[in-house]
Amino acid sequence: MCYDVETQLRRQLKKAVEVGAPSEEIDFLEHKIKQFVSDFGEDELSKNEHHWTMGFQHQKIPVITDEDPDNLQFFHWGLIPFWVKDKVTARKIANNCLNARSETMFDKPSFRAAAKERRCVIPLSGYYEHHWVDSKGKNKVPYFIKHKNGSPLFMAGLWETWLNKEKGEEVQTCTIATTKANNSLSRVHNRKLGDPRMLVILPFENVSDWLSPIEGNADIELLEALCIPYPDELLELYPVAQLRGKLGVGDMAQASEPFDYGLIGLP
DNA sequence: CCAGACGTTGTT
DNA sequence: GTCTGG
DNA sequence: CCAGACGTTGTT
DNA sequence: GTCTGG
Repeated sequence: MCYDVETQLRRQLKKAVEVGAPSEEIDFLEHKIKQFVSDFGEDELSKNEHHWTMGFQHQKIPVITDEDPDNLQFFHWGLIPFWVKDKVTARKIANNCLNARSETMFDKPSFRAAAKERRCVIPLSGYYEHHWVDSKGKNKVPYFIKHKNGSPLFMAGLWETWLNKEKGEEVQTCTIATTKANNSLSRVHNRKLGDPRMLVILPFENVSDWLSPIEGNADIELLEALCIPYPDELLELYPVAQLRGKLGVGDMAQASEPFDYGLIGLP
């Protein structure tokens, strides 16, 4: 259920500076944020900043595409393949394409064109996963997953442009790649046997590789080699207050602050 | 042929 | 009408 | 967000 | 757009 994210770019930039991230990493965000504000205004940036947004809302999240790697853009979360004909199908597919399995993204009709030609990175301050307190998942505790030192997380993503023919509008969408979960994320996902997943986090030094054009199968293998579980020791996970519903804190800074449920045995 | 799917996630 | 699962 | 469910029974 | 199941 990799369906909830924290996208605050200003916060990411602040943290990157605080922890003394490499200057290329700071510039990568700083320059793009500046450029975006200069092009579209501060209000447009704030409007797209989210402490919490859930995939099914299909709000816009920040992307840096292979096509325009110098600029920051905001695309709707939930990929709509170019061949979708109508709005109803688009919504249905977007709901199911919030994530793309990296192991199969070059084969699946919904993803293969984007995997080859339209990759992006999605900078996040962190994302959320729901831990099941009981065996039925009646009670869930959301966890926030962030870099241990607070640095931005660069997620591997794919993007598409879809033409809404009824409206005559182009809609730009994106999805976040997943891979096998590492140990700590498997523990947060405490369900029965199966195939626990996590989002693909790219070390900053691999971001440019992810955004580079590919020539053939050898290059596809290089991309696949980037889609591996992020090391446990570089991540920090902790429970946060309920995100959704009446009792949820929703799109507030509080969403990613630690919350004590007073429950023993939580991972 | 041709309608229907095309996907993910610990499948409540 | 209201809750829930995806 | 929004489509779909909304229930019971001694056992699908 | 392209593949698959009937």
